[in-house]
Amino acid sequence: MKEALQVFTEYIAKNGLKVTPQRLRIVEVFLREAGHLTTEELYERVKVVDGSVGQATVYRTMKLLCDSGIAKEVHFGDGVARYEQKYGSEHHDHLICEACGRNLEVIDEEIERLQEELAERHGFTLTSHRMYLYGVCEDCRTSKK
Amino acid sequence: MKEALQVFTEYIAKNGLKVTPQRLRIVEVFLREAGHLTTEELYERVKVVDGSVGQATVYRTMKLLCDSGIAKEVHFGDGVARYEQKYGSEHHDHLICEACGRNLEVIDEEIERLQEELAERHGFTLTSHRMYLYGVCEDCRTSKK
DNA sequence: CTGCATGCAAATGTTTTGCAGTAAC
DNA sequence: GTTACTGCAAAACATTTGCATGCAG
Repeated sequence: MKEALQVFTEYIAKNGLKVTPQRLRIVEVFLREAGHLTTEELYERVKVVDGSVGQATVYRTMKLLCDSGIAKEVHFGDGVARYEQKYGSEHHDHLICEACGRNLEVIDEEIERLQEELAERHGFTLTSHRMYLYGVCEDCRTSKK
Repeated sequence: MKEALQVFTEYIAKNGLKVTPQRLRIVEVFLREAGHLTTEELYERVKVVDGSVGQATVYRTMKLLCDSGIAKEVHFGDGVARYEQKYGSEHHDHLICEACGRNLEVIDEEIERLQEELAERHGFTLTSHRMYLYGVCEDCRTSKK
């Protein structure tokens, strides 16, 4: 399988953009870290490696990563954008615990299929979707008792 | 069925809060207008009725409406909060056209059921969920050809 | 060399908050 | 009379942008 980094550099080349050390550092950090990082969190981690990188570049680069198809912007509802890896990791939805903030990536093929059908019934061609399930996880439920 | 306005005033009373003319005007506008209004749009419409109402009050009141259970905050991904009526209108998901911005409220009982199951499989008790389906509607698809 | 990319700071846009005055209960 | 509520302006955020400089191609 093609590597995410390669997808990114090819996208750069194809669009007459440039591969810079800043961009490489940001992509590296992004690909290394699992989960759903905010721009702020990415910025903090990149600064450890290279303190000279600016916030604006992180913002600009994350947009670029989304355009290139290796990142995806997600919103959990707290007003901050988060990014997750898209390339090489199959699509998934989110199951979020409202008590501890824990976030599970879940997938249900049956639901996926029904979403397509539902859209089709309304004359839509689906391009993507986001599904967030909010609830309370087992641990929080038992410890609250 | 109990009216949404009544649900709101009861919530106010139960929590030692106060019914003010500003709040009443904002609730009235919110309940009258269908769709998914931003705070800014609500503010504009309220100002027509009473120019003295401030933006901050609209923000504060919308939070209150959510707490009381008659409003729900939704995010379509453009960084602005929108509010839709919750009380008296059954739950629904969103089917959004990426070309014209049109927004259909949709519901599929089978998906709802599977979401519960999915959450349960992971030990979660579901409290709510948000599902956004993005695609292109029939009109946009044909006019683009 | 050319033009895209960078860091900085200023600007933007949305939402929140402090405060002194006002009004509901 | 309390206590919560209001409008205003300032503040707090996250994010974007203008600009002079730097550097990849």
